[in-house]
Amino acid sequence: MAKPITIKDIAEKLNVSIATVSRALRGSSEIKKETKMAVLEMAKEMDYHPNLLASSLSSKKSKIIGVVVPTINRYFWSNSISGIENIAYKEGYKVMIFQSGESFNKEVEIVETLANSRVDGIIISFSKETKDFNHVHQVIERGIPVVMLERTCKNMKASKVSTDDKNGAYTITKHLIEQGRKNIAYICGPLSLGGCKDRLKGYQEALKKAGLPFRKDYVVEVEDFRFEQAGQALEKLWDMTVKPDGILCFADILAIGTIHTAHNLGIKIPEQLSVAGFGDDETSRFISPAITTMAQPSFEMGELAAQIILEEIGLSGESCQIRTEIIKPEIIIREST
Amino acid sequence: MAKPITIKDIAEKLNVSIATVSRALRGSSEIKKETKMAVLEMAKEMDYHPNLLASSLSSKKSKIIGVVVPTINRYFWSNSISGIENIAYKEGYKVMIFQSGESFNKEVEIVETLANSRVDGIIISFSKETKDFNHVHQVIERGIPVVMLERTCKNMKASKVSTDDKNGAYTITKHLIEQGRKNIAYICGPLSLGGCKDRLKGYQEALKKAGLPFRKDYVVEVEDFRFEQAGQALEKLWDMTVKPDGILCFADILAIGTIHTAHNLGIKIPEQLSVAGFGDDETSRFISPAITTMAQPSFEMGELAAQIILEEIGLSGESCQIRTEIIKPEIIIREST
DNA sequence: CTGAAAGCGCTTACAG
DNA sequence: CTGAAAGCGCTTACAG
Repeated sequence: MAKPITIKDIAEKLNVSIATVSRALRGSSEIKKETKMAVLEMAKEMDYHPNLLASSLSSKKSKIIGVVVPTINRYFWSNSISGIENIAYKEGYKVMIFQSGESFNKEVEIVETLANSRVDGIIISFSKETKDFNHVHQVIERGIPVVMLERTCKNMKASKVSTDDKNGAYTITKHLIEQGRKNIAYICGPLSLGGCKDRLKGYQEALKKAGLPFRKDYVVEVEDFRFEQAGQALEKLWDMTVKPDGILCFADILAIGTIHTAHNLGIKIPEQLSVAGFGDDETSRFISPAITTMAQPSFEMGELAAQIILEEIGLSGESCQIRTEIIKPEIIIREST
Repeated sequence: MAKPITIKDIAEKLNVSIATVSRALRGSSEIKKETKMAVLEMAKEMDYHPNLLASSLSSKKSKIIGVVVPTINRYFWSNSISGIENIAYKEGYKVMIFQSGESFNKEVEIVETLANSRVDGIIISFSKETKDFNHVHQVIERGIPVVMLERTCKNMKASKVSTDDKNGAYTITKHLIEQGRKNIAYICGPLSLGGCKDRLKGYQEALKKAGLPFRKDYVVEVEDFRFEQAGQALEKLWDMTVKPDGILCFADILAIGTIHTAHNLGIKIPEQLSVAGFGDDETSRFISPAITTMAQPSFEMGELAAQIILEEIGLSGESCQIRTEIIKPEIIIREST
């Protein structure tokens, strides 16, 4: 492997200065057309490849947006990342994706790496373990724009894009009630997650408005968002003296798990039990019964987050207005309710 | 946002040289313990954060592995990425994830960016559009180790980790035959993808061995790996005079789509039609009927790819033996066959 | 064990 | 429009 070609090599061949080469390569306006052509041609001939590290180091711009999500393994996140990329690539930005694996320590490490790699901005969705937000606070202090996506926090000087959880949960709970359900349970993730708590509120509000009692033992928290866990939650609920006749799941993946276990227990859906999800999982449409869900526009949410961070990068710190975008999910009624 | 602290600032405060600070920070052996402690303490006090760009530029190591996959939105890939991360993080490497979106142009662009960002190695899974492999060839020439994962190509001086497609397809087709199926169809992606072609071979071989005829019109190619497309493929098959009684799907996602459409068409599974998948999708276990599949150990495949690239990075070009790892998938028999 | 100095490969005012 | 020069923030032989 030969030593890589640098602008110095090109400059020498062409008998011009490296400044000229640099300007030609970046399409600077202050350069003669012929010189530019000559440089470009020579660069191609010599198989030149710019060193982005050097370029970012001196220009103090990386044209990279860092994204950190709990996992890329779920539709909501992979799809919002596609939305982010869609906007970013159009503007000539690259997107670096990292997953925290729901680990606080890893999240801190990633954010630190991202900041130290001088990315131009960071879009973050917190891990479920994250209670302390000092790491992003610091990054913001260091002048790097941050946008919080979906899993946000309070009192941060950063824009956020998230779902209208309370309203969404209210709407879908109301739907279950309108289907004649009286004993509606709620299977969710850790209530320490803001989203889980907010949806709980909406759920409670809908019950209250309909004059239905709120039963604390109808709220089952699961540790992880996995099929199995929803199944266990259902088994627990099904052991109770008054079995639920409707279940609101925090995420589609939990609804799928619930339905699967319901099958095994011989529970008829939706006759005996209505099951509703929340999310934006394509899969929920293709299993049977197809799942009623509050669809979150994850792609568009990603796009919005990208737009905001691009704006903030453009302003480079000055007067940057913090935006809070609460996105309404949309109810999609299918066979499971 | 204040100007970031550099090693120069620390050096001045401590009245030592920047070389000393640098050595202390990186835990070099040739430094006095007290000096090191003093530097570390001061760094903390001044809230110092290293500039990774500068560090990589001068050390010519980035401690970053670039990964490019067609999409992160499918279980096989997101899970193999988790495997890659699992190994990489242990060795102090970060993983930068990029998706090509099955676009050749984007893939080329990403590979170029990765190389220009001087990542230490690249793990790549080709897009379905990729027929020309010059971009990775170039990267290898530039001295950057590349490992191909799952979607590989021939005649490349790079290690590869992929599935034993032919054998896997043979095994599962044989299983369908043993279930008494005589008219087995194959729904796959573009046959230009090596994997699709190799599984076709295994499928054909199993038919042949059982004395069953191969019908070309039983092979349906779909454009994208999406639920809908499998449904359309099934409809096409179901229009034929001799309807299939078994279907092998190239991917679990296609099997899910097939089963969904079968429901709509009133086809009983597995009585009328056996459906088998191929992949490693958790979901296939949780829909009903649960899907029989050839499970690929995606996580372990990612781990292996990471191990290989780490080795090659360690050898830094010299005498690097090219490895070809063909991983056997495992048949998991469930309700759909 | 520590420092002075060169270098990594670019960018960007400043002159001309 | 072009060049000389300083600088981005580190690392690393080379001396001592």
